[in-house]
Amino acid sequence: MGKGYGDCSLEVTRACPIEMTLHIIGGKWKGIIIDILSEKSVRFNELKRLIPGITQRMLTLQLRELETDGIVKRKVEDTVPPKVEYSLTDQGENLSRILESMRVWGNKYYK
Amino acid sequence: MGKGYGDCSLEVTRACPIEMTLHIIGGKWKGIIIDILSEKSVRFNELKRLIPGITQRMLTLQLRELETDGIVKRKVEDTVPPKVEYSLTDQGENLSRILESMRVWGNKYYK
DNA sequence: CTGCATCCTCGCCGATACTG
DNA sequence: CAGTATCGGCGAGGATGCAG
Repeated sequence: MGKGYGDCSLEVTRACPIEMTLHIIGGKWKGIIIDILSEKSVRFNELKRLIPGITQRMLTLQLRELETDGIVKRKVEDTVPPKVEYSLTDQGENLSRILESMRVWGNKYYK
Repeated sequence: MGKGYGDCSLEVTRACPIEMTLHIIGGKWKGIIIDILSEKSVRFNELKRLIPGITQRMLTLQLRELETDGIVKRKVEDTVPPKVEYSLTDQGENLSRILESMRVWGNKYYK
């Protein structure tokens, strides 16, 4: 008895944890976002500065998805100007270790 | 002195091993393909049978990409009818361990 | 500073038919 | 059995502008 893909029947993508995990970190900018947040909490604009090339729109969208998936926490200080700090949840921390192993693999892969 | 995303300058996607690894396993069917091949070598049609919903076109394309990226080996027996066996390279085997950790994480995540 | 609303492009992927 | 060829939809993501 293996992992039973035959049992996934119809919706393979939904049914299998691997596909689900891939979907969660699969967004174009999610890898780098999680990786940065694994080091420290970061504010929105600082995050934008740390990720050259990302647009405000995409940063917002990807953060919202990560928040919905329970990977990222959002802490709002209701001041003027507003101040929003993003950080990883516990699940996000665990996920970041997988990304770390991907970095190790990628570095070896690239010789 | 962290991991230095600030040093990625222009093309973040190309420069960072995490993004590269994500790109390699990011195809819609690559996760399940690698996962199946981590158990045993499989022929083309058997693979197609094991992945409900995939088309011949996509199976071919994804296998070609995985082959190009050095994840999958292709062994052709030049007989009639033809017989093609797919298996993982050593790099593919290492990569499959990361997928395994993603399965573990995904299962916990889903409770 | 931190967002949301629109519009538009581009390439991944699906459906289908054909081949050695 | 193991592919290739062609057509087309659809959605992720980019550019830009406005708002609290």
